Amino acid sequence: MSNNSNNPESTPVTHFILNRIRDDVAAGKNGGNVITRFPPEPNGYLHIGHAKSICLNFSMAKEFNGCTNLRFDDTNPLKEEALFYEQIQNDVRWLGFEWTELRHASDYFQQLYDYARELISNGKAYVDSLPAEQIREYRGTLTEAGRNSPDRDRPVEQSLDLFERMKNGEFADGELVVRARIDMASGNINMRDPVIYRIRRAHHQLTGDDWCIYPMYDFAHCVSDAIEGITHSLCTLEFEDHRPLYDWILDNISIDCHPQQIEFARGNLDFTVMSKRRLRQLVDQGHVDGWDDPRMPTIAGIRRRGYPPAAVRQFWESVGVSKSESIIPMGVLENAVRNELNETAPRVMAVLRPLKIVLTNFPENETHWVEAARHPQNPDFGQRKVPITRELYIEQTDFMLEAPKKFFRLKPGGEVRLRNAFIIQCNQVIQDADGHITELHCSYDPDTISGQPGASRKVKGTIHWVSAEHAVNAEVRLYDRLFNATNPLADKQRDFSEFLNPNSLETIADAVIEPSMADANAGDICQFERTGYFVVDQDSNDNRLVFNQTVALRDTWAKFAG
RNA sequence: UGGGACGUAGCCAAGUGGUUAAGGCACGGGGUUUUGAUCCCCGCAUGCGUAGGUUCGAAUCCUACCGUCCCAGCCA
Repeated sequence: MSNNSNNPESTPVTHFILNRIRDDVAAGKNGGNVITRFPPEPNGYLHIGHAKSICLNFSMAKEFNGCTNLRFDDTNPLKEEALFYEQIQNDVRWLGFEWTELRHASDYFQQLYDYARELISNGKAYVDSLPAEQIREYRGTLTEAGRNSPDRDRPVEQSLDLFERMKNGEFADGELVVRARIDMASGNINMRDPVIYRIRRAHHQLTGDDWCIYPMYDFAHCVSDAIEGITHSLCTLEFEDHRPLYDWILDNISIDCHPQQIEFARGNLDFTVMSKRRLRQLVDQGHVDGWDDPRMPTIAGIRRRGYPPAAVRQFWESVGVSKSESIIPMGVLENAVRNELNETAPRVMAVLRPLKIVLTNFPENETHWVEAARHPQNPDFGQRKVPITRELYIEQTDFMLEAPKKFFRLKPGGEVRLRNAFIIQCNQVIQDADGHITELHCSYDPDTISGQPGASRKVKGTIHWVSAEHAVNAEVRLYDRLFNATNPLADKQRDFSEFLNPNSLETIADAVIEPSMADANAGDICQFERTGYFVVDQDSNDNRLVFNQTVALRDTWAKFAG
């Protein structure tokens, strides 16, 4: 739960960005409006880290009745692909947000070009013919000032002419660039005459071959923000050094809007990696089954894993927003998922690793149907009927030949309650020649069935079960963390892929589930009682049900049992 | 003496000079329970990176130091 959603007395969630925006609104800045944007580059799948930014941007605007644009930062056609435009929109919508306007930096190519001309006209930018390597050398180092390019004082008219000819395709890729004329001695390297336009003969996904020059991020981003009237431009910490440049550009062109850039820390999770580059590597090297592999921290992956969008929102809300770098335990996310699913997932009985039991005093060829609540705390979920017969399956882990004292499940001579049904006692253990337990002979107490006088009789344990005759076969995929190291990137000597967890996926081919789930559809989520939350995977078809484990139930017994 | 940031409990995080330093997760203890789940109670920093200083009073202000992160793409 979020800090204040249940308890109105507790302190409301707040953070420096909320405070800042609240102050701005109170002061009447920007006419009291709040307009934010989420600006992904269409060069990969969104991951849960992006979700933080999405939640932040949309929630800040919502808080003040403002609006949020989705803007594709598509200024580098070499790295971008058409399919990502669609995928990213799906992911944002899935998270539960709808943008006010869909924009693209490429919508503004003409305006961007015009503003660059303005900069040049005012002596604030120039066309440089230094090759890339030379520009790097002239830039200096972290501790030494850079040197002015020989072209820095090129006459304005000449730069203007060259820029136009760049646009017209008269020069080869890389032959010329446009640079802002700022300060080659600045301690901030971003201010050492940054390149703002380069020549690139690349087919753009949206503008096709209209342009052979493309603006750089530092130029395109702030101008795009200003064009859209963004009031608060929220971005991550690594752009802090770029803020002086962001402000410089807007101060030096004739645009009447100057958004405020505010930086916040990314949110990292332990036991995973969170960068498009590295996630792409996992996909390309076949370590996972694709961008939407349920082990991936991508939005597509966690969706397929069964994480509800509300849980992701709640997670980021509970984590908060600050400027200190952090690594959040995966358990916090999982807790948010359990929290949400506990409220929304109907309960069902499924046995992952079946052990057959025979109720010796139960009539043969007879089926009793027991009423079972779909949710123990919420009657609105209704009831379902579950068949019970003489032969059942229970979980192998729910029986022990030699059980420790605190083992509340089945053991020889012991009693246990069958969930939603009656109490049984284990009378005989059948083993094969190798000593493997093949089945259990038990007797049931008819007096303890719901509605009977002995129904309230207490036994220590309750276990789940599935009627052998009615069992629906299912494949179940269990997941563990993708990496063995809390931070797979910590060891700079080794590639992060060396820390992959070889056991991150375990497939159980022959689990059994109660018949009420026989017609489940991909995306359906339920709780396998006493086990965890599971979602029907898209690999399911009419002949085969496949479940992905979303997250296991909290298991305090496992801590004792090891 | 490159520049920019950040250090509050095991992990996040509020707090911006004034009683006993919010809250969540984790952890420990108890209660309810036909899920060892959920739910409910209780506990959990004489302490805010360190050392000085200002002040009647400091996590909050000042100074110095220590530690961590980011920046030298014609990437975003």
